[in-house]
Amino acid sequence: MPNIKMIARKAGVSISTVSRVMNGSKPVSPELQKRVYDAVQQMNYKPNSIARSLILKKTNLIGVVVPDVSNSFHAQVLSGIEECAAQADYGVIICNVYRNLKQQKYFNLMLERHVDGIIMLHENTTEELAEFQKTSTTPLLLASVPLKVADIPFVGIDEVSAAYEAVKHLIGKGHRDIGLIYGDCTALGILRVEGYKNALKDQTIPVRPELMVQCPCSVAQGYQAMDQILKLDRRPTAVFCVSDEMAIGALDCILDKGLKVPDDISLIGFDDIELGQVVRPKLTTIHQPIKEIGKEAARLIIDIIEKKGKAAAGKDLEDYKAGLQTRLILKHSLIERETVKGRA
Amino acid sequence: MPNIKMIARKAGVSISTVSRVMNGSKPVSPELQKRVYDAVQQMNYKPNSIARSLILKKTNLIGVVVPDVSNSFHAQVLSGIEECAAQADYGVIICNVYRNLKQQKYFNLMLERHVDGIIMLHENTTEELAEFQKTSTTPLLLASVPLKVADIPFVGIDEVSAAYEAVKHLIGKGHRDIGLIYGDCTALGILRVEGYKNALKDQTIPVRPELMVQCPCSVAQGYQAMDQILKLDRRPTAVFCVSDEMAIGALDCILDKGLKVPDDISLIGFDDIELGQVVRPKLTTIHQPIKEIGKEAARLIIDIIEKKGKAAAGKDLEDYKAGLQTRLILKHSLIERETVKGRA
DNA sequence: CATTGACAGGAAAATGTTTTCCTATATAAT
DNA sequence: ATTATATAGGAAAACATTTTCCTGTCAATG
Repeated sequence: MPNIKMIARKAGVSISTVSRVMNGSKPVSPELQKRVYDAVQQMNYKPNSIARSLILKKTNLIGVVVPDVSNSFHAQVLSGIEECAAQADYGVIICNVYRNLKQQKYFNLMLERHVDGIIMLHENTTEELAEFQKTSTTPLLLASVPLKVADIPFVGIDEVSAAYEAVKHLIGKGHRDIGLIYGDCTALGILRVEGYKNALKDQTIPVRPELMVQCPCSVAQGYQAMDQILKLDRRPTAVFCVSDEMAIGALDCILDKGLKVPDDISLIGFDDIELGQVVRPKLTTIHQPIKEIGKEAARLIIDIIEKKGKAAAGKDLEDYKAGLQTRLILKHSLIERETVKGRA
Repeated sequence: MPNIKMIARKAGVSISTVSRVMNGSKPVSPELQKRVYDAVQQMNYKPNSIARSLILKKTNLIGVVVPDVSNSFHAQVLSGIEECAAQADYGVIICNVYRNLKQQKYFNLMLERHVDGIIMLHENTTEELAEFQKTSTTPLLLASVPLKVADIPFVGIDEVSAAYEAVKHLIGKGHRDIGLIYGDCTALGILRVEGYKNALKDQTIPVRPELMVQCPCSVAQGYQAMDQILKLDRRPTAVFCVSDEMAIGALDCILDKGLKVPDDISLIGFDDIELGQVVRPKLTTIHQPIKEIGKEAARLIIDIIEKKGKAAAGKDLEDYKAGLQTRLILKHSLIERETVKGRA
């Protein structure tokens, strides 16, 4: 591997000149430029990124903290992040969160690797996030983790409205007894539940707690939750599941009991993951632009990183701070497939 | 951020001593050790990994080149890699291959980031791989890409035998007219096809080319391929799809035509991705230990990296070279679910 | 008692860059 | 013609480490 010294010697110039030609950081005469370029070409020289990182204090790396890469949703966000990052010449380094991994741990892991920014796909407490934001200078962004923490930018959808829309769709189809299978994090346990309740209230339909079942977000748990709902005396005619995975489990359960979807029970999911199109009947759901969320998250954090880089001047600093307050809300949409049916 | 100099000053020792205490690279008196540890504790000092990388020529980073992170199979392998790597204090940096990305490109990308090793989940030509292996000193490993290239270690399953077993299962159930939907890479286009042919030949069943349809590996394309097969005059009673995704598409197609699985046509897939358990009827398939492949791949390449690190001595060099010839074949298994039925 | 060896610990080189600081030359202005 | 200024380009410092090389102390051995 050639280094800058060897190029300098070969081109008959100083190290500084080679650096200047490579970065265009100061004008160099055409004559010397050519000599440098030739040497670079001949020896196939690439500046050592580690040495650059050391002195520039910039790794061109963004860290992604994700609860589980093998989860379809997260994998898609990740793919969006990677695509956008790669275009901007940033690398993506991942950190899977395991249940046992202490909160502070992965932050440190990322910081020790000196990533230029962190994208969070994993839910933390607001205190912890605020604490991090205060003590660290590394930009942080929440993607599809709808926590409102001051000065932490966010990219995702309007969870409450989207859930509202899902339930409104069921109501519009004539359903009045609408069950809910919900989860335990902010989006799945609070916001989408809020949307559900709002929709019912707007139509003066009473909220019946026995129709609301909480469970962890997985196919298997969705099955269990639906099993519980089906044991009810006054069984709902439709169920809103706050994630497609839960919905697919619920669907499985209903079919196993010999009931029909949507004839006996209508079902609506949330997220629009691939599985939903494959399952029979095909799942009606709320579409989130999953990959897009990843792309926008990457775009935004890179923007923030680069603004921060030159944020000494007044104007730039303002730009930078504005970035921190960004809440990028992407559009969701209802996708009607085969699991919802009108009711007389 | 404190640096080693500040620790040295605070502890009243030299920089060298701090380094020695941190790394245990040379004995230091208990007295000084304590002073250093105290200073480290108080200032919460973490050695700068970039500076270490620069001098040690080791980044503790492994690069993963993957065709598509959002693909369930790859995401699962990745999760295995990450888990094992994290335990060994390695970071994982991903490089998604886009159709337009030239072959040499992502190798360079990884090399420029000075990863300590590369795990390939993406198929290359053997020439390109051999070329890379010759010119580069960075360890390379193929995970679930069953190419036999000299001195490039491999982790995966025995593709031919596994496919053989799938088809033998169909034959065992009485099927004689067995279709094949196959792909275009080595595993999906050559080895699993070989297994299919071998199984037929062993039972002296003629191989009928019109029953073999090639298509890219996706649900949608599997649908198309099956559509083609269903138009045949003498339609097969069973079809082997070399991937679950294709099988799920094929299943969709059959059901859309008003036919029943497995009553009219039996179906067997390959890989055992999550979708297969969710689809109805549930997919009979060949199980690959997907996450395990990732874990073992990471374990092996880290092993090779560390052996290479001290491969000056004779014994160690031999160990290192032995690592390069490793072919780790993990066990597959047949999973009987609901898409294969016996035939009188 | 003198010499050797072991050993703790410090100074400085080395890793490969970028950038500041300085010098010499050429151009413009007086 | 002389001074001021701009500018190209080189030397060296800086980034945060590890490690080599060296020094001084102490114990052991002849």
